[in-house]
Amino acid sequence: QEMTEKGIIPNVVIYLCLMQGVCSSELPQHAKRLLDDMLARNISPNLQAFNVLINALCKLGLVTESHNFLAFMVERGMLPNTTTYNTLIKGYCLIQRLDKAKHLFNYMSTQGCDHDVVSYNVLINGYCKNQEIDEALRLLKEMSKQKIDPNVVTYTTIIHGLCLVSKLEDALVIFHKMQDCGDTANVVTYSTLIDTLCKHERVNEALDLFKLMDDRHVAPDVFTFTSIIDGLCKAGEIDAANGFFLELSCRGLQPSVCTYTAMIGGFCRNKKLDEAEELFLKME
RNA sequence: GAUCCCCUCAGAUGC
Repeated sequence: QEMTEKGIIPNVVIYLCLMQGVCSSELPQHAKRLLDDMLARNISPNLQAFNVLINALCKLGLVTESHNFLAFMVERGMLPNTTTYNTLIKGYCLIQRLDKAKHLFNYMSTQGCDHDVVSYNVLINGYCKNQEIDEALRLLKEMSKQKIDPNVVTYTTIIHGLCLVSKLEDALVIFHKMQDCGDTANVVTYSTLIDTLCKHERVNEALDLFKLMDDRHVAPDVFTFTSIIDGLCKAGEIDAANGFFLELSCRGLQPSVCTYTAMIGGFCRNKKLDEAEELFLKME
């Protein structure tokens, strides 16, 4: 504001900085105003900066606005790329508009933007989150037909989707198949399965997988630890959970708010209020 | 100085 009062017209870099700022601070109203402002001044970002904007708006839930912005820029001669569409498809999935997501997925290829593995991953995840695992599996088959190789993200997404509909055995089958193919499971794959096993009162199997990670030299991260800690707490194994809580720091990891919340909740449910408070005070 | 990161995809707690 001070800039414009002094007659200095902000350029696209200024707008992008502000836009990133308001978006990461979750200020959708400000983002909207900035966007209108920018368009009114006829300032055009390049494609990559444009994609950053599209993504930032989507993450705020302003998906329709983001899509309108795309249409507006296309009218002015801008050519979006596959990333642009992938980002918007993800946005529609986030606001639970799978119909729109699918439509855009079909539309992009008519505009010269070929689907890539991310396009499929995003859409597959949309269906998985919506517990439409059959459609997700159909897309997995389709992508292979299109000669787009699924990657570890694809498989992990499918595994998570199967877990969400409690098809844990099917998920484990895919997990074991992955080992056979070149795509080795990574920390996210393991954490997904560990978390689901814990939630299905199969903590011992979760711990087996945790050990397997070590054997395979896949380093657990804060997510892995939080799932294990939460699982052990809910199984009433507070001491074991606390052991993992301490081990996490030994491995050079920082507990997150989720980790603390899981552990503190465990202490509380087991009437160990002193320990809960002590940990709470350590959070700062 | 180089590499990595630097536009898009997967996992954890509670509400």
